[in-house]
Amino acid sequence: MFKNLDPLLHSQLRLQIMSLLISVETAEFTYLLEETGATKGNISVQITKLKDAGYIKVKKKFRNNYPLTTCKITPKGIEAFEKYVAVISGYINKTP
Amino acid sequence: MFKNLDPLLHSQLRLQIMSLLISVETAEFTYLLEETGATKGNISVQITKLKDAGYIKVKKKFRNNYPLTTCKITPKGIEAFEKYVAVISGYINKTP
DNA sequence: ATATTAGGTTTATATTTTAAACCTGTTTAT
DNA sequence: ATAAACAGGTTTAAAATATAAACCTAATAT
Repeated sequence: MFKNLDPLLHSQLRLQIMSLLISVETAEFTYLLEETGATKGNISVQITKLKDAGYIKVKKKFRNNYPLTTCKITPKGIEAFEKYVAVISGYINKTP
Repeated sequence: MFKNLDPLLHSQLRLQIMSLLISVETAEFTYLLEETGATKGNISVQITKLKDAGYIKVKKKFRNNYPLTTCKITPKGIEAFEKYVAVISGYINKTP
């Protein structure tokens, strides 16, 4: 029987964001924008969801007078991501 | 930049079904029911979608007076599944 | 002064997922 | 022989998601 895929991570854009954050450790909004190619609105929504889940920490400040949002994955987020990887591996490595 | 995940396969239940079909080669409706733990309605809908996409072939006959639906993955389905695996690997193997 | 750009957020729409209700026929119990 | 329960599904309707369009605030450029 298959284990459930964390619905928060089983989303193309949120998975992309988490994938970026897990290797980069801290990323600005515009970096996520460039790397994912998604729209600002979409990214904004997904960041909020990941933050609400405690998977990432979001910091808002100003740089050169402009707003600046930076994201950092949390231990909980790392754990969730690793678990997701383990679970989905059970779906896609069925040809041993 | 991330490649897009085939939306037809980026669905927990459809991915489960395809994962089963790729190793089993032919499966009955009730087998999918047991292995996935999903409801009949949900499975019925997803089978139809996979069939409409040409990812699986569906055969309906009778066995012991009862209707019997069997599914078989197509070459196109195998290709799509393998591509999905390759693409999502780019999401989850970012720690090389 | 006005237009454009930076950096986002909110709102609305479109799509999906999911399960409840339903359907057709069969077997079992009464 | 009739009713109740079961096999094997399909249709539907509600709920949840994803996505982009529109919007906002303030800063810079013309």
